[in-house]
Amino acid sequence: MSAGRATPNLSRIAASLGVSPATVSNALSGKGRVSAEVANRIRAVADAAGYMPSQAARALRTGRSGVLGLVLPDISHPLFPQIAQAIEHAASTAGYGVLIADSRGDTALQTDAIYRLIERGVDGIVIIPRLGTRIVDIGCPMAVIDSPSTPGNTVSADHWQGGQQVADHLVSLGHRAFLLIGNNPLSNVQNDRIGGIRSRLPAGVSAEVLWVEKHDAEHGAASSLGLATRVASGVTAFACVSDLLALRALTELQRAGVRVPEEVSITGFDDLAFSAAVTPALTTVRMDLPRIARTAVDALVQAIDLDAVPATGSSGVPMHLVIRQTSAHPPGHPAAD
Amino acid sequence: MSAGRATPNLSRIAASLGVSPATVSNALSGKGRVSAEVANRIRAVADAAGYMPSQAARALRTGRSGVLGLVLPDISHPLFPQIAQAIEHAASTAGYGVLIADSRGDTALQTDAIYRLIERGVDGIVIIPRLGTRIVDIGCPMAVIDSPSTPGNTVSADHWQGGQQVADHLVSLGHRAFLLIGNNPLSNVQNDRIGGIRSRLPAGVSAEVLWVEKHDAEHGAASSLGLATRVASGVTAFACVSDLLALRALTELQRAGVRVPEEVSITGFDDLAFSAAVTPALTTVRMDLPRIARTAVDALVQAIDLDAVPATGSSGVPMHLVIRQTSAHPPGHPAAD
DNA sequence: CTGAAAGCGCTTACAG
DNA sequence: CTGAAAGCGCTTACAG
Repeated sequence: MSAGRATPNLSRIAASLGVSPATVSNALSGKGRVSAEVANRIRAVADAAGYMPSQAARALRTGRSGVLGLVLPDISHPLFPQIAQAIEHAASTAGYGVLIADSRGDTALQTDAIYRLIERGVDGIVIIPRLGTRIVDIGCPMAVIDSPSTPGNTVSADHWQGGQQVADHLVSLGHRAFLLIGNNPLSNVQNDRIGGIRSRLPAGVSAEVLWVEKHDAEHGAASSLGLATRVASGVTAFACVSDLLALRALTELQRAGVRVPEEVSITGFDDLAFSAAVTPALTTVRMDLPRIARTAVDALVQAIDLDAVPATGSSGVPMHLVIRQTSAHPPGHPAAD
Repeated sequence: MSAGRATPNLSRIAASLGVSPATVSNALSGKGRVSAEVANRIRAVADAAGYMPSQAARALRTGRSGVLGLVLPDISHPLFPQIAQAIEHAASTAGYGVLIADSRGDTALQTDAIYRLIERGVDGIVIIPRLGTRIVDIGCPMAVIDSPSTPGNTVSADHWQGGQQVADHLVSLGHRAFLLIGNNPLSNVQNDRIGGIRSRLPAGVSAEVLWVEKHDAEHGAASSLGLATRVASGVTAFACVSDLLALRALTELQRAGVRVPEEVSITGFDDLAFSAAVTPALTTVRMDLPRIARTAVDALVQAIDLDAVPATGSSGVPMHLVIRQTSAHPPGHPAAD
């Protein structure tokens, strides 16, 4: 590099204008201690010179880095893109950058990740714990996004209400025999979703919960969930706690010759990238991630400004049902329209 | 917060030991200008005191932030988790943090994202352009990950060779009628993959390319690719340039009553999260992302240390075929085992 | 409304 | 091997 004319600094542009660095600083930060005309002249020159304030100097002086950390137990989770995008957008709107830290799926490394972030000087951390991991309170503002059932939660989707929407939808379609599929009985999120579903099932409707093993991905294929048997014994609605599970159900059922949605309905959660692309397209429930991210970031920013701990509000952000083609009236049920 | 006993700084621990800040700095940075015993004592005290060097001060002094930026045209791409994880790991191994920037799928915002990163003082940027976007040369080291066919490329997977593996596999299985499916005729990556496949198709094998529209996701379902018709006209191998497309093909075909892999084979690329979970599990080709990330980050770090522009090597990192259950011998072909 | 001064916490030549 | 000094580029009381 070593280009001719490096980026100028505050003093340089102050000198070129014959004013003090303090005045330039004030003019540029718009704190209004400078006359309008001088401020304008300063801004013009700064722009023309391509002035970029040094974040390092500012951080050193103010004690604030302007950077937020984002920690997830597993960056490779398929929901990560949506989350990262929402957080990044909310953060950059609030004037913050986002530093990522991965704990590679290992909960033990979560604490390491948090420490690395703190060492880098982040002003606050958005954390999405996979399980009900106890978040150790480092002396750093944190906003945790999980389920309202998780203590210390700052904001979350209302998974319970999301579950209710699934149930209402499926019940109104005429389904009377449900299989609820999850893969982690310890997850508050999954339990909320399942609890929400059950809470809206009228008397006379059967619903069993199937907790499936997490297949270890890598090269091996996932094992069969034995769903065809369930169909044989009368289940017509498969409500899964995630789209990944729903996709697994869909393909397994299709492979077994069961027709979806003519014979059974399938629903998921999260509206992952593939959900609209499969045939039939997956009926699912999506979180309002932009709003959740905004809430989390706002809480964090406020805590940073006040130098306090973020409020622990269990506000549940409503979820939205996305009705697509995997859910329809069960066989023998008169179409409603 | 305002906890009692804030984190100590260099001077404080120097004072507590009766040595100079310079000595503490030297001892801690291990540059060896300090006697072993003094160095040990200093390290012990620093550890005990929980000393954390101020990144801001260090950055201001050295002119290096120790942070790398990661730019993708669309953070919500399903491959993002794998990429982010690989980059984050490579970067943190090299002692760098990773700041993300999203251009929300809009190529025009890519430049904005890069600028935001530079304003934040990143030392270098890893960029993955979606199309053959011309990357403007900011005065900042950049490593671009794309296809070897892209000018300015620093490192990439050998998509062509990946395509060849797909072709070899499918041909050895006995397939003679291919449909190659892509969704972006302008993408170097897709063209390389398809080119690689074609390059290994023996005479007498038919292969047509189908460029499908990118369905706009959101709520609408993807439209039919009309794949059943292709089966009727004799196609037995569907080679897709991505797993998303392969999944679309798989479900569409299953839905149409075509049996996979008994009647047709399907292959994808990238080994996305769902690929091992579907039934039958998807045969796919995966990139060696850890290695690609390491190469990109190393090139960047070297460029940063030398204050130079990263080498433009078009090294293609080999891809790996992951054979799963969507590919098998076509009907009428004798099983090889 | 504007300026002079101090200082955030490091690191790096430069002396000794 | 160790220390004194300067300085990275800002911002923020404090004077004027």
